[in-house]
Amino acid sequence: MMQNDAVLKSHGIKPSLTRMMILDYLKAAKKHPNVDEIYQALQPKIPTLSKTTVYNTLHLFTEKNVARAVMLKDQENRYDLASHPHAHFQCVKCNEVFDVFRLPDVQLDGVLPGAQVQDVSVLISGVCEACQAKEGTRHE
Amino acid sequence: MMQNDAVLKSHGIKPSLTRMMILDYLKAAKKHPNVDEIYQALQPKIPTLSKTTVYNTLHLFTEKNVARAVMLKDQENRYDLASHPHAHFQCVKCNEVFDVFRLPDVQLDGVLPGAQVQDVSVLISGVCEACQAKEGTRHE
DNA sequence: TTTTAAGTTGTAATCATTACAAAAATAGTG
DNA sequence: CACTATTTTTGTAATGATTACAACTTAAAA
Ligand SMILES: [Mn+2]
Ligand SMILES: [Mn+2]
Ligand SMILES: [Zn+2]
Ligand SMILES: [Zn+2]
Repeated sequence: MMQNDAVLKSHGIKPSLTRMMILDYLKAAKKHPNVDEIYQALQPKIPTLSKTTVYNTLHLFTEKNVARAVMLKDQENRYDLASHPHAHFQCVKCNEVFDVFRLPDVQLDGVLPGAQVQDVSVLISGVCEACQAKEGTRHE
Repeated sequence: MMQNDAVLKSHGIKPSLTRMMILDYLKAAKKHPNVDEIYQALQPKIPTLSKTTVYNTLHLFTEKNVARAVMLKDQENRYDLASHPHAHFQCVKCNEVFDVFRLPDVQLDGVLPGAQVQDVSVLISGVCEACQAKEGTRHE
């Protein structure tokens, strides 16, 4: 796998230590961390870390297509590596977010004549398997 | 077309004057107003209107499936009638939001085994026709 | 070194949303 | 009608994520 500094350089980002560690965290995180989670996780390792830097870095990553903001019903932004585009499923009961790698087939032909499509984001909501099980037992 | 009070009653909402006027505004608005736009528009007609009431009403509408929150890259919620489900296109240049009524065909079969899908929201981003024209002339 | 730019930090401000309790309006009961 | 309970609306204060901004630090350039 490509090293973090190479990833950043290939996107035109100077690979500072802080930026590489944030990229590292995004790679390792299974979930979709918000700014505060990233800050809390890295602050012990980078004692001088500022939350503003986390914001700055994520804005930079998003602009340079290293990461992307995942928009959910939460009021805070969550982040995701931009490497493999995919959809998201959010459970309305437990609020957990699942990646949907088997991308739904979105047919865009003629959907908006004249528009130049850059990106399609799909958010599916419903009840996850675990929460259905809980609901099921409760009423039997 | 169904009257506002009938619409609200059919969704289990008591049709107060304020609620009907907010529903009215949502019906008339071509765009996707945020809370403040709704408040500013109705405050002259309802001098005692409180922004909290707008929030309360939109929450109620959303819960009872009269309206739905449209999640965009903006940091504020925008609202939409829930009557005809559709996708949205937001221009990255001018930020304008367009309805996409010719729904993209989203194939969900086997996308998340076990999950019970309730809703799919699709947000397309790109450059609208008007902004492409502007860009084109600028560089010729 | 000296100078310039890039990266990082801390604090204050902004702004949408929520919490909450009081006030007003409405509905129900006798 | 009078009385009470419930619903609806209001105003203000708190919350919390994000941004603005200027200072500080580090790295690069000259
Ligand atoms: Mn994801
Ligand atoms: Mn719409
Ligand atoms: Zn769940
Ligand atoms: Zn545009």
